[in-house]
Amino acid sequence: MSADPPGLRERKKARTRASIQQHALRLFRRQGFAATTVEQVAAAAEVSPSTVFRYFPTKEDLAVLDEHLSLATVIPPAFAAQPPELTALQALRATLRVAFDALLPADRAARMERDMAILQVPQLWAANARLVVEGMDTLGELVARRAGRDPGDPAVRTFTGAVLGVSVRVLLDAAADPETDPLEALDEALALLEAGLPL
Amino acid sequence: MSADPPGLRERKKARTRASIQQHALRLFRRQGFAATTVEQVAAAAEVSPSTVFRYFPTKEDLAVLDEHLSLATVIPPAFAAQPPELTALQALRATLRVAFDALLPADRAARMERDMAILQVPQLWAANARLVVEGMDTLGELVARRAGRDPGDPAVRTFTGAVLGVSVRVLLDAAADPETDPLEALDEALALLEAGLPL
Amino acid sequence: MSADPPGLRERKKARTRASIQQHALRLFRRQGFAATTVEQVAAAAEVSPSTVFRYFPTKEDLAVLDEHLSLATVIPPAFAAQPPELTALQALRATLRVAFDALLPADRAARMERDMAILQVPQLWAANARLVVEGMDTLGELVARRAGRDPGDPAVRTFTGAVLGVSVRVLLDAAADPETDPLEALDEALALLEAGLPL
Amino acid sequence: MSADPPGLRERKKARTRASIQQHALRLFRRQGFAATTVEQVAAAAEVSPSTVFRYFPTKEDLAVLDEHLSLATVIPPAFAAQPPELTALQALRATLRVAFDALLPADRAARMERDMAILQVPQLWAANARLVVEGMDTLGELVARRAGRDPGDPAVRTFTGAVLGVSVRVLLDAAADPETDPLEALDEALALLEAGLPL
DNA sequence: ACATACGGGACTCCCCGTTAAT
DNA sequence: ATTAACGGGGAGTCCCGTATGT
Repeated sequence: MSADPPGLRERKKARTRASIQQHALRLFRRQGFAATTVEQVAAAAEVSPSTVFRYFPTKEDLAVLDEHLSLATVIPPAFAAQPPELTALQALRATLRVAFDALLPADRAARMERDMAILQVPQLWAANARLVVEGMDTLGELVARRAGRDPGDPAVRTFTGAVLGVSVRVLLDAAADPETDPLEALDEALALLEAGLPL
Repeated sequence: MSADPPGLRERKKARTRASIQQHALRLFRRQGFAATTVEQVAAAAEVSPSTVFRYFPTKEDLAVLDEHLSLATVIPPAFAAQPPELTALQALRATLRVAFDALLPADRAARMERDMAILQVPQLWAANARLVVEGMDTLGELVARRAGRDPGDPAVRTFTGAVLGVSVRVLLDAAADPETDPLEALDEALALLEAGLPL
Repeated sequence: MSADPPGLRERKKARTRASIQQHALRLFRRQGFAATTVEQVAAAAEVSPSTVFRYFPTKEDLAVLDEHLSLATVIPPAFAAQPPELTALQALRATLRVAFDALLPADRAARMERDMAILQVPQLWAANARLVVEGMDTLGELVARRAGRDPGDPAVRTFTGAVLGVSVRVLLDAAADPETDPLEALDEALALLEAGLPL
Repeated sequence: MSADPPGLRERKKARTRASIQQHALRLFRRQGFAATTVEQVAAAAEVSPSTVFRYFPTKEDLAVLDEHLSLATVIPPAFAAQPPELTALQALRATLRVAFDALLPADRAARMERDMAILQVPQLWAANARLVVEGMDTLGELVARRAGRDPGDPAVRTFTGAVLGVSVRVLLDAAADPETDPLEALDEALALLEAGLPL
């Protein structure tokens, strides 16, 4: 746990890795996943194809957001800290506000950019399926603990499914219309969920 | 172009096609998409690889549920026929009951089997992304018309996103636990949505 | 054994194969074996690298002269047909004259060209080691039978070793000096062997 | 630059170098050249791969017998010292006896072991091609000077070619049959050469 | 002196489009 | 008209050899 001086070399590796992934996602979004070759990604990142494979075992892994964890470390405590009189959806909305405010604006933009790239290319969903499921499970556990329910309770599982579905829908819509603030739109959508989708 | 007697030859082609797809989905679920070769699918279906490609232009197309349309032709009129005093979610629940009851039990099982195969292999989601989006859009239009809203209205889009997310979640859970009746679980989940996800 | 019309396709394959090999040997001789990439060979032969590997499993196999057999089918009967009063070396010299006269001049030049390419690149010797050993063994058996000796007899093995060593030496020298007639030089060298290498 | 006390450090380096090469040749003979990785050689010699490359610039160099020179320094004077009434082959046979007797038995066995390893793996011939050619040229010059001929004289070149071919053949045979004394077999073979390969 | 990152080439496997032969 | 052979090309693995730390 002595991460103090990450070592000059480690930093270079991290930068190389991030660079490769950025170029990859940019190309994937522009040309599509299948139409992009690893060679192109390598050329764009100014490394050799070997190096790409050294950092990402398969082409699909170029689209896996392993550092997504940063959010995963912020959300649980923030959610648990919400006052108990809030409903689960209210607590979640408050948590999201806190979590995103905690991110530096630069990070926030970069993350959004990256997530959008993946959301818009169906081929890349599969690569992150595990992460999404884990995220849902984590959320499910938080909600279950808060409500004194079992994580397998249909109400809990419906909750997480609905939240995920709504999030995807809203973020995709926001990506299509650059004037929308994704965060705000998501908050509004969760409010609608709370109201029982009145239509 | 008369659809009445589909012709002996047409039927055989349809059967071959269905057989290939069934074997493909079975293998995909068992071994994964990437780990399954077209040659294996051909061998399992007892045809030549060339034939597989004659029925399905690409390997991915083996996972595309084009006939899913059958449901698409049943749902819209059934939904439109629901009494106006029902909420959108109530109408949807009623519609689903009607639509599935209209299917022959054999068809119902086969379809469920097939859909599950795809749902459980993330790699195959992408292949059906277009279908899902179209399905959501269709549902959105139906709901919008019923409620006198615009299809782009946030409430409508949140509705379809939530319904899809909940459906996926419930069906995956049902697949893991064979004792669950997927239809009943879905109905229950939609009821929870209607109640505003009380937790 | 119905090789009459070898089929249009077979011929094309044979031509492709020969073309690839010719280009490969040319490049090997010009740039060396290691310095030549399969990609270059493919480009020179105007096919894709995949195709090169389809015809030749490994890069080394590009240098294996499998059709060398043609000579192998001519020499044994010709050698056996030599009058018994000749010594083994005399019989061999006569056989070589007959065998090479039987080749079309064009074939002869092409073969010589090809063999020289290999002889001049040490890296390629290994690829043909098996062929050479088999050739020596065949010659040894012919000589042994003719002389009523065992193929394992030291005299027989010394004979084949000397003939091979002398052949390589002479052909390499002939390659360096284009004015020399390789056949004639070889004949002269074998005569010297017969004379006990008088020096 | 005094060769007297080679220095403790020098000796250790020499031992490391020899150890690496021995392990390499052993592995090459057992598994083949291509199938043996530098990593395996390093592991066998209990050093790191980096160290292997510090002693031997390329993998092929592991098979180059640079110290073979020791023989090269012994043979020329011994050959020149043979009485002039001997034929070249007689002089050579006498020289070989002297040269090998001059080697310590331990060295002799080690050298034989090493040479055999190379002789039995065609892939390694190429690595030593230069040495062999140089050896032949040296022998050719010695013979030419002795006989008052030109080194390019066909008789001289045939001589060296035959001697090399016979040597290779005999040593390979001897390697296959451990009961044979390679030296004796070689002497016998050279005698047969002198007799004009009577068969 | 060892470890590590990197470039790059050989090689295999497979998808899939084209072409030809039955 | 179906099937099979052929071909292109990209993914991915392995390893050599170099260059850079440490």
